[in-house]
Amino acid sequence: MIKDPNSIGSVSKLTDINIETIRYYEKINLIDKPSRSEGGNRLYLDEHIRQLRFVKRARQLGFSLDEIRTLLELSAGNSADCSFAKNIADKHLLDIELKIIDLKKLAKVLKSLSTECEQTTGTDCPILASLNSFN
Amino acid sequence: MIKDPNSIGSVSKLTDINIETIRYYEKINLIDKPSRSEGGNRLYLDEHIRQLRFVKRARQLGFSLDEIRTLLELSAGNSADCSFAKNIADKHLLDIELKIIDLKKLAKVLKSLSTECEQTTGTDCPILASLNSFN
DNA sequence: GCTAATATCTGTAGTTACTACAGATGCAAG
DNA sequence: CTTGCATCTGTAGTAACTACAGATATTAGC
Repeated sequence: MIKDPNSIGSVSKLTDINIETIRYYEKINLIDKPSRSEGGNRLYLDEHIRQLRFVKRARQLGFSLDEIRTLLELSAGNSADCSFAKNIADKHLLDIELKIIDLKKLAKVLKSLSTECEQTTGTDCPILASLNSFN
Repeated sequence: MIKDPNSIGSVSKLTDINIETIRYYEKINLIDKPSRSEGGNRLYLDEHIRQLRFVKRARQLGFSLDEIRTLLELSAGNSADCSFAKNIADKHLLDIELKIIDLKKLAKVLKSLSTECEQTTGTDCPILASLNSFN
């Protein structure tokens, strides 16, 4: 059961990324194309694994694949200046902060509707009523 | 320039929902099918407009189209009991609250990386370094 | 009534980030 | 050398739309 450490299966385990997802990342040119065995199976090197881990961590931070593509390019270059990366991160941070504000508003409305619901004994559901009203 | 008040265009303006979106909602059986003119153009009644406004408001509250389908059915029925609607709303609320927690964590990490970036004079970008690290 | 302009029609493809097959090979262990 | 797991390619599905293209319908103005 000792497996080639460079097969897609072992890379999948090492990076905890789905095999299909790894192939997908290759297809959209997010990561470098690996070489192939005689039979056509993919053979991965350490650099591929680094790239995949990079992608995974960036995804966990909520970056889009397009943003990650740029970040990966930056990480391959040797520029010490990180203003590009910072720009991407700051824009992403702003998005997230806006989304938080938005979700908090939603939560507030939903919570109050839910509470109203509990206190209602009448014939109208406050939730449905609210959805039918023009606020 | 006086338009038929029931054409899809005027309904689109009344509800502030895209024409394509209205047709899409019909296609997935979210709203009732309107009748047609002799030539085949859609003709909407007040009930359709109510449904569309209902959908819009529910979308603004973040409900999925599947959830909205159920809520719409509930709103069409005459049940005074709103426990079904409350259930859907509560589940949705929980989702939102979890998402907020998640996003706050992300924002925290991103903010600290961005700050690190500003204070860095060295050769390594803290953002790229972090994306390349395990943990 | 006729024409030109605008509105609407259907159907398909694109978006994001994957996941889930099917059917055909590759490869490794015994 | 066979058996069985691993991998291959290619396509379709997910959510909630949006954006066409090319064909008709309708309306406004004359």
